[in-house]
Amino acid sequence: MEKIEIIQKVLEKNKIKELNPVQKKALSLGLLDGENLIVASPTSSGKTILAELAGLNVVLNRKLKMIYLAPLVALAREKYEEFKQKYETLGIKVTISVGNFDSQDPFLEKFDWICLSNEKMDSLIRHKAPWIREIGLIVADEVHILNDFQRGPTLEILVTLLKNVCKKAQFLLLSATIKNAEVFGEWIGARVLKSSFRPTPLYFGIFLDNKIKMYGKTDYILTKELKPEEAIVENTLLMKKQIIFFLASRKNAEALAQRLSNFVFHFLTNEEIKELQKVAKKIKNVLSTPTEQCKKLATCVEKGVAFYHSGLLFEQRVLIEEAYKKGLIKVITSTTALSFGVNLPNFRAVVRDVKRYYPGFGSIFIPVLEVRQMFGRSGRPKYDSWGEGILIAKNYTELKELEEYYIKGELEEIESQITNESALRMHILSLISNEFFETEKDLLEFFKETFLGKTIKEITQIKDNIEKALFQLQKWEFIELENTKEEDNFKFVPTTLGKRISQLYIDPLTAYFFIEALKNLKEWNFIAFLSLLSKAIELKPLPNVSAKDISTIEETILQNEESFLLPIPDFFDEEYEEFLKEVKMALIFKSWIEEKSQKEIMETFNIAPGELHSRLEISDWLLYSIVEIGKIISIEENLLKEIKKLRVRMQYGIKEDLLDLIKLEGIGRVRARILFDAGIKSIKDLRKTSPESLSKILHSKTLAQKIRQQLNLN
DNA sequence: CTGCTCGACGTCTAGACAGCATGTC
DNA sequence: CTAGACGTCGAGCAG
Repeated sequence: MEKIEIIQKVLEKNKIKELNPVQKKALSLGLLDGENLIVASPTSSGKTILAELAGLNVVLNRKLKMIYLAPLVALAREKYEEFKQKYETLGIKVTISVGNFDSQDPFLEKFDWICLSNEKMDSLIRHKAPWIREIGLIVADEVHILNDFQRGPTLEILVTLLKNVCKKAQFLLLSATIKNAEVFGEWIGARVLKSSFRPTPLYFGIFLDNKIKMYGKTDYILTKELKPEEAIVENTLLMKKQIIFFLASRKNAEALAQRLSNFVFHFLTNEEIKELQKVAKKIKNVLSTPTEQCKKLATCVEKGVAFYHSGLLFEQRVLIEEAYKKGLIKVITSTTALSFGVNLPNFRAVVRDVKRYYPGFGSIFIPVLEVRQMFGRSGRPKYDSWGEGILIAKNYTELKELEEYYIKGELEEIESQITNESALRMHILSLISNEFFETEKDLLEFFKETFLGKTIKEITQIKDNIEKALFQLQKWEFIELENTKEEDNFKFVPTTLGKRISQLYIDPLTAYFFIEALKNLKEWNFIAFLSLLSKAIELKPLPNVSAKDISTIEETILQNEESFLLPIPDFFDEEYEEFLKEVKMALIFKSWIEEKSQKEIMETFNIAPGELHSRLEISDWLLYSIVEIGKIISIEENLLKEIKKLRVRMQYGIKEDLLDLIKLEGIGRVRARILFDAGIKSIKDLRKTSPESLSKILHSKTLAQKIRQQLNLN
């Protein structure tokens, strides 16, 4: 297909008349001629269209695949839906594969456009997916995530690796506005397109006293008597707009939401109040017994305000997003949870807390990049003719400071985080396991090809870290040094264990803990085992231990002293504090599998529902990994069975006696307990129960019918 | 005596990726 | 080594 036809198709599918300046520039830089490109421009500057243009080109003209990589599952999903809806009619086969989604890997072979999370692609490489050779275009979105301490290294290694593996592939890196885009260009041999183009302009402002000083626009004068947040909200609502506040902690977000809700309330119409009450009810009843947090959120939502952070349950997040998009919820107070993730259209964003606590550093200014990112989503092309990002100053000195740093200041450079110890040992194990590299020299060569390699002068700077990782991996027996025939030539080979751990995608240190502990595992003890589980790096940071927890925890430690699977740190040791947290987490898990309600767990341990949920999800994967490791180091069969049983109990939050009933579709922790209490204790008992009494117990005919169908009783 | 405000003091601190095999209330 | 907002609780004060 001719270039002009491709462009026309894309314009048509996006219902636009012509390309914007960024897109035109990308074409002139050779987007459709297979040129590698790094595009650094603001959110909503139409970068997705670039992926579509190049994607059509590569599929139609070169008969190769496009992979679209995103740092977030939600983002990958969003693009998948978008691509599918637009291009499936053209015969392009679009799919997605992220984590627990339904596509199987060999199955991806048949698809043209594949949306993936960075980590999923990384894992596919580890599993040596054969279709990787068919990739003609690699689109990596939000590549500024390279700067992220925890998740940046994955992307960096991934891109470096893809560069080696997919020699014939075109690279298209998409990023927010960044200072050192040129280095990216140098890194992958790409042309650089930097632009500040936005379809709707974004204005910055700083609040002080009763005024919002705007830059490039007339100032706003606000009501004097009100507190800053209230004054800004009033001004926004009078303009019939919505607003998002960004705060440093969950607590702050919740506190502000509560305060503002009593203010926003007065601006609502009767119609809105009615609708909001419906939403609030849904939010409150996500769990069978609402926790305090659920109630708090519902009360705020009734009054047109919502707080938003990772402690919320997934359904609640979705409900808030929907209600905000409909214009029902007027104000959201959020942690950074919202600055990534879904695209929530918005008019005005206020970053109230520009300082944040970093352990070991205290409270420090957050990066300019991050503030701009939070501002970035403001100004919806279809609804607003501009967007606003606002900071709050307490006095004139602070105003000047904020202005200097965030408004006029330059963005930070993106820095490689690849030297991160945990990331390094994980990726080095992976590289060796896949036999990409055999010697330390090879490995160092590879690291020269990374983004880091392009930014530092001497690779020796990270040589120590690499050597340390290699040393640890050897010590833990995940890799071995093998002497080849030729003299002076040693190569690293993975052990069976090492290979499996790399595939399981867990931190080698976690795996090491597990292995050492499994060796000591003789008798089954829940607290001991669950404390071990909580030692996993993947579950960190763990919820804090508060004063009221201490006595329970210490009692637990005392009672199980003999049973712990790894040495208990000395009381005066630094690690002791961490150990307390691990035991606390174990106690939380134990409450869960003893069928305590989420409300009760939250009240006893002060842990948000969403937090428990995400820990359980990770634990499921860790428990699977423990079983897999256990198989390799051949631990006793009955212990393996206990772990498997625990995994199911953790999944559903049930006591052991419900393990049988839970196997049925439509039966969870609550219904299984209802049946059990009614005297139906097993599937065998179920067979003997009449359909009438079954439907009576479960208060549902259809459910009883569904269960009987599964037992072939009809 | 009650109810309110103010301030000292103690407490607490963001986010969310992956394996694998099937389905909650 | 570093901060700062929130919540609780008690003191002080007005009515």
